Amino acid sequence: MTDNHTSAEMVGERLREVILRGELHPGEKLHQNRLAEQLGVSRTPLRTALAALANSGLVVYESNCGYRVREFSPEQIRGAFIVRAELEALACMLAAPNMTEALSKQLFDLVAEGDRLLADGHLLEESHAPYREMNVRFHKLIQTIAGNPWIADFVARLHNVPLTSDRIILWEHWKIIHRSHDDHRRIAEALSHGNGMRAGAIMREHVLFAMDYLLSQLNSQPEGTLRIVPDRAKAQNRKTSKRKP
Amino acid sequence: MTDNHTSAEMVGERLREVILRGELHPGEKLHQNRLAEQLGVSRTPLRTALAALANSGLVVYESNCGYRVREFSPEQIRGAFIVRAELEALACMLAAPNMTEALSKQLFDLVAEGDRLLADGHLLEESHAPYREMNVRFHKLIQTIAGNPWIADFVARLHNVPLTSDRIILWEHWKIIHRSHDDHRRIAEALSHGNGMRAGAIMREHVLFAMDYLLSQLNSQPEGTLRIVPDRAKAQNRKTSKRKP
DNA sequence: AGAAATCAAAATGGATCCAAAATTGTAATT
DNA sequence: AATTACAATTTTGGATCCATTTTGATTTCT
Repeated sequence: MTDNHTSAEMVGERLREVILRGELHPGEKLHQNRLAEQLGVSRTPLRTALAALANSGLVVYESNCGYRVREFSPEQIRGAFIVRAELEALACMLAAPNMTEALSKQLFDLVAEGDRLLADGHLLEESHAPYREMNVRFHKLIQTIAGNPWIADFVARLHNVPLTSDRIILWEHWKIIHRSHDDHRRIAEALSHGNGMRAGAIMREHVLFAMDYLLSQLNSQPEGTLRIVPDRAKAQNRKTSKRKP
Repeated sequence: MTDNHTSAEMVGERLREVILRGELHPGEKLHQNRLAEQLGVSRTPLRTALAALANSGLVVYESNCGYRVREFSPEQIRGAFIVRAELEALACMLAAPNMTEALSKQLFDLVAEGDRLLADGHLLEESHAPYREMNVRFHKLIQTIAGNPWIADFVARLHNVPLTSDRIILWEHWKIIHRSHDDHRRIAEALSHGNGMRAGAIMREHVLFAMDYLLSQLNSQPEGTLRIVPDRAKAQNRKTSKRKP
C-alpha cells in the first residue's frame, strides 16, 4: 500500500515516524552528514526528504543553518485540536447528505469492532493497536464520505504534531474510553439518519474533550504514562547567537 | 521581508508565482533539465524546490516519473472555498475575545482604505493592486488576531489553488465589489463589539458568495475576463501508460 | 497489418565533489 | 580578564557525474 520506492520517500517516511514517536527531540538539530550515514543513504535523498518535511510542518528550516525538529508550544497543540474539532465537525455536516445504506453499514461495522474490543469491560494491552486503528479508520471514513479532500489533508497535517498524532491513545481510564466510543456510536447513528448538524456537534465535543484530557495529562504528569512528552530537560544547547561581524 | 537567500528558496517562490499565475498549465510535465536551464540553476536546488512544492500541493510527484503541475477539478475548487469559509469564520470567532482598541483601529483603517479606493463609485484600474493588497491584509489581520497559526497556514494553502489565489480579483461588477467591501465593514464592527458569532456568520457568507460568483464566471465564460483559466485545450499529451515488462 | 519484443534516447534518482557560509577555537589586543 | 579579531574546522548549498528506470521508436514475428 504505502510502498514508496525512492530512497527519498523511504527516508522521509522513516524520519516522520521517528519524529512523531519522539525519538528526535523538538528543537534538535538535524545534521545532514550524521543522519545520512545513520540512515544509510547519501545526503541528496535526505535533503529531498527534509525539504518535504519542512513544508509538512515537522521540521523547520533556516537558510544556511539547516533543519531542526519543530517544537510546538502547548498553545499550538491546543490550537491544533480546536481546528481539528471544527474540520471534523464540518466533515460530518458534509457527509450527512452523502450517506447510503452501504456507508452506514461500514460505519456501524467499525462501531461493532470497537464493541468487541471493549467487550471485557476494559481494553486489553494487546487490543490497543487494533482499537487505535479502528479509531483512525472511523474518522477517516467520515472524511471520505464528506468528499472534500482538503479536510482529510488538513486533519492529517494536524496529526503531524507529536502529541496529537493519531497513533497515541493515552486514555487509560475506562470511563473516558467508553464515553469516547459511545460518541462514535452516536455519530454513526446521527449520520445514518442524515443529521449532519447533530453528528457534527457530537464530533466537535468528541475532539475538544480529547484535547482537554490530553492537556490535563500533560500538565499533571509531564512524564508518566507518556514517554512521548518532549523532554524539555534534554532539549539541549541551542545558541541562537546572531552577531553581525 | 521575504528575502530568501538560497537558490532553492528563490526557485521555489518563482515557480509558485508562475504556477499560480497560470503560466504553467495544470497537468504539464516539469522537465528538470529544461526548467533548471530556464531558471539558471542546476538541477539540485530545483529538485529541492519541487520536493517542497509537492508537499505544499502545487505540484504532484510520482516515483520515477517526476513532477507535474497539479490540476484541480471545479469540485476541488469548490471544496477549497467551503473549507476556507469555515476556517475564516472560525478565525472570527477566535478573534473576537482578543480584540483591543488598537486592533479595532487597525481593522477600521483597512476598511477606510477600501472606502478611499472605492470613493469614486467604481474601482479604477490602477487601484486594483492596492485594493487586492488591502483585502489580503484585512483577512490576514483577523487570522493574526485569532492567534491560531494553523488557521492562517491552512487558509494560505487553500490559496495555493490557481483560481482561488488571493491575487485574483475578478469582481468587475460594482455591486458585487461594493457588497464585498460592506461585508468587511460589518465584520470589523461585529468584531470590535466582541461579537464573534456574528462576524463569523458574515465572513462565512462573504467567502461562500465569492465561491458562487467565481464558479458562475467559470461556467459562463471559460475564457473571458479571466485569462487565468487553465486552457484545457492546451492540456497536452499525458499518456498514463502503465505496462509491466 | 498488428502486436510484441528489442534497442536507443532521455529523464529521473542518487552519490560525489566543490564552493561558500557558519560555527568553533585560538590568539592577540585593550 | 574580557573582548575582539582571526584562522581552522565543520556544515550547508550547489554543480557535476553516474546508474537505473522510463519512454519512444524501430524491428521482428505471428
